[in-house]
Amino acid sequence: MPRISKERQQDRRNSILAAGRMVLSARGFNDAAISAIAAEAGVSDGLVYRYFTNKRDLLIAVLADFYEGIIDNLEVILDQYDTFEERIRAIVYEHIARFASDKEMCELFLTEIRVSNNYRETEIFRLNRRYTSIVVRTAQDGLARGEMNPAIGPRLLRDMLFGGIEHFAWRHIGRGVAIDVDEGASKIAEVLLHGVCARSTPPNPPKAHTGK
Amino acid sequence: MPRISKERQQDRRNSILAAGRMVLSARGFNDAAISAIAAEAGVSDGLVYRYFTNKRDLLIAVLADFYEGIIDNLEVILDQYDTFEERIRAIVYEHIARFASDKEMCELFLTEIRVSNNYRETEIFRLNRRYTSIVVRTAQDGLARGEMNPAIGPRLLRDMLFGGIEHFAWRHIGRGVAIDVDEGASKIAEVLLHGVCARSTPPNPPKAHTGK
Amino acid sequence: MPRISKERQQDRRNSILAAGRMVLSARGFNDAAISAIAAEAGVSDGLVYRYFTNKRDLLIAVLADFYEGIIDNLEVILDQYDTFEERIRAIVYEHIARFASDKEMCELFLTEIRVSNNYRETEIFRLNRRYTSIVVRTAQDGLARGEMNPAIGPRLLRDMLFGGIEHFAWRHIGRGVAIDVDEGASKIAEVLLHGVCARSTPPNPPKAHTGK
Amino acid sequence: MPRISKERQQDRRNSILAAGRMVLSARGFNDAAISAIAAEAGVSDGLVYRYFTNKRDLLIAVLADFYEGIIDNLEVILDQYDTFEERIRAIVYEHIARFASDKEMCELFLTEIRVSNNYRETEIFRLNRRYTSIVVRTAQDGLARGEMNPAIGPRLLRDMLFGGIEHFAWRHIGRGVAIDVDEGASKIAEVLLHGVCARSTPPNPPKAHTGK
DNA sequence: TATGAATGAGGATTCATTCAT
DNA sequence: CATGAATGAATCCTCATTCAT
Repeated sequence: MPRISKERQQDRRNSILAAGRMVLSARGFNDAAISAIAAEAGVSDGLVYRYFTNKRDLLIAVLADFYEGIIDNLEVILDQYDTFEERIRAIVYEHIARFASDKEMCELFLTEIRVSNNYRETEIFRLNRRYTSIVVRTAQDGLARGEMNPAIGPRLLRDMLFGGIEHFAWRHIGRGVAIDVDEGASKIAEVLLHGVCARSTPPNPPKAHTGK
Repeated sequence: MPRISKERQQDRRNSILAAGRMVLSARGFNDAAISAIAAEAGVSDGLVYRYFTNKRDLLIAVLADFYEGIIDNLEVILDQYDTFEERIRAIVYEHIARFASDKEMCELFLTEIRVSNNYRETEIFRLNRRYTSIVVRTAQDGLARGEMNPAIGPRLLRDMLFGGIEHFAWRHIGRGVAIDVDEGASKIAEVLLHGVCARSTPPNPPKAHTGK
Repeated sequence: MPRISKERQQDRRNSILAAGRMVLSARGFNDAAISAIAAEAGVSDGLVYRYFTNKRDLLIAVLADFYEGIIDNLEVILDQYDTFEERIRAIVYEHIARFASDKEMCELFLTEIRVSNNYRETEIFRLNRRYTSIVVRTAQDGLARGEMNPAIGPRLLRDMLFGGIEHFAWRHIGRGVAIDVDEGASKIAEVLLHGVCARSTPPNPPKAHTGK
Repeated sequence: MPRISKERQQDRRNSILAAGRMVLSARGFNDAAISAIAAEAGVSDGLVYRYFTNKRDLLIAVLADFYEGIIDNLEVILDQYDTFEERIRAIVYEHIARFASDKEMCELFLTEIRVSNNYRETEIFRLNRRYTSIVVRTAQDGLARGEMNPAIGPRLLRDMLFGGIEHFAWRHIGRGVAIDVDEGASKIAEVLLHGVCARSTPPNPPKAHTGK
């Protein structure tokens, strides 16, 4: 029979998680000291190790927490759209917005996790799969509806979408320039959907997806 | 009056550079010890610091060396093509091939340099600009020739091209799966040029760019 | 008024003691975690501290428990013999057998307790005295009966007996080689009783003491 | 071409070795901090690791240094004696003297090295073999000369000699009582050579070996 | 010029022990 | 009585960089 309630334990864990997110974001994995995280959370160094196996495990928990939030968010949003094009526009918009709002989490993922040797055995890998598979499913749906070119596989669309946004966003982030999410999303979606070549007859005026 | 000739100095520098590339590629920045690089080059630890300010400076020099090679190469190749589409196909092909052949250099750039705070003050930043500006110029040329959609800026094409390839290539690299450069390049170029939407009239059979 | 009966308390204490013996034997003092002992005993960490002052106190209790058993055993056995020589042979036999059967307890005593600064203030010191004093009394008896050389004090016999056996046994233990208790005891007793010099007239055929 | 002479390097190594011996003696292996040893030697922490692989390697070097000294010493002394009995007396005397003069080194060996799992792969194991093999050779010589009882193997003599002395000496050391080396050696040798049984005809008055 | 010996900062992790509940 | 969450001290080792020679 535990001396402290489950709620209290969750509080502790959440404190450490929040402190971890803050310090890891600010300093990066190597320069974030456990003692700094513990101090930020208002607990002892040792307690961090009651809730997390080691420093890397804490990093993974921090990112997993982040990922779970954005996956749920994206799924809810996608439910509001039907056509392939609308959905792609929505995903692009949301993903850029994510980079804009959570630069450091994205950076942590790109520089610490995705590079690591055992990334593919990681919970983050599975969460990333869930996240990116939203695009894959959207693509499969688009293929079924005849709205997507069957010569392009769903996975290539996924790579182009996430890779393109990553590059686009990184450039702004690196310069400390705010991203114009609306415009960026609109143009990137345009490229993904119709390419960069000049088009004789622009079919419809591109309907921008806006965040609300 | 220098005790050793300029040529000898260049030799020394090149030895260290080559050793640095080898060890940094194999071990990554953090795990590559200066002493290991010096040993590989057959010089003392101290001498490394006569030719390079510090470890990071050496990393930058190694990557600069790499970049210079691939920029020249890409420029030579591009001269062989005239149309916007052909050029884009060629760039995509070459860039994927680069990932396939120099995985570690790409990784070093992505994980160590591009992320760093002072990346934009770096020689690598300038070289990366030169490299990616090839795409920008190609795009500008395409616009002038009316072959590219003016609604898409050259820089967005650049981001989509490099970001998409990076994601595509990383996936293969991470899994240790060899990249099918021909097929990957063909499809990625297709997305960039014409998008993923179903097309009523496939304009021309896509002419694959092959490496030779 | 205690909430749990004396019997229950004894049970608890004995559980912890048994778990302590098991874990300390298997891991050694430093590598035996209190939490592991508590888990093995099926109690909480904190409860260990209700029955024992600290980890070292538990170690001492475990060894005391062990010592009490072997002292009783040795005294019972000695009662079956009358002559000095027979008794020495019996003690040697039993002590070697003890090393063979309880290697880890012996090791714990030799490496953790006997070395410690406050060994002589320890209960183990008193128990060890009781155990080794069996030899001293046997020697005094032998002197009284004229069967032992008066130039050799009882305590020196004690040192030679226990020290010699310890070295002999350790060698086997360290190599993981089973001890031939019968042969070892016979020879060690022979050296103690008659020395290693060549003897002109072997007095009697040495009567080996065997375990039953 | 080294910047500092071999002699200087030896000095450094010897400083660290001496400091290691001092601190390890005083504190024991676990409580001796590398930083304390480095400070005692007047060098930086890091330099310790240029001369010794790790803390345990330093411990082993300290003990090896000690062992080499006493082996040479014992061999020189033994050359002065011819008969089996004289030699055994000399070895006993010297070994007790060693315990008396270098209690901590003996303790370090007994409590840190001999107990360790990989003792038998250690340089100390080989040195200990060399040291104790002096007794074995002396015994073999005694057997050849007909001065030792062939029923007692050389190795048993060795165990009884070193084990008996260890116990005898430890008792005095533990109590902080100075050992009477002359008397202890004389009596221990007597037991080893002729046993503890009453002898009808003491052959010769035992000639005590005295230290000079 | 070249050497390589010397420096020294920096941090994750364990676990005996306590004490609020 | 019993729990088990919380504490926090304590340390080995690496390696980029310097500088006396």
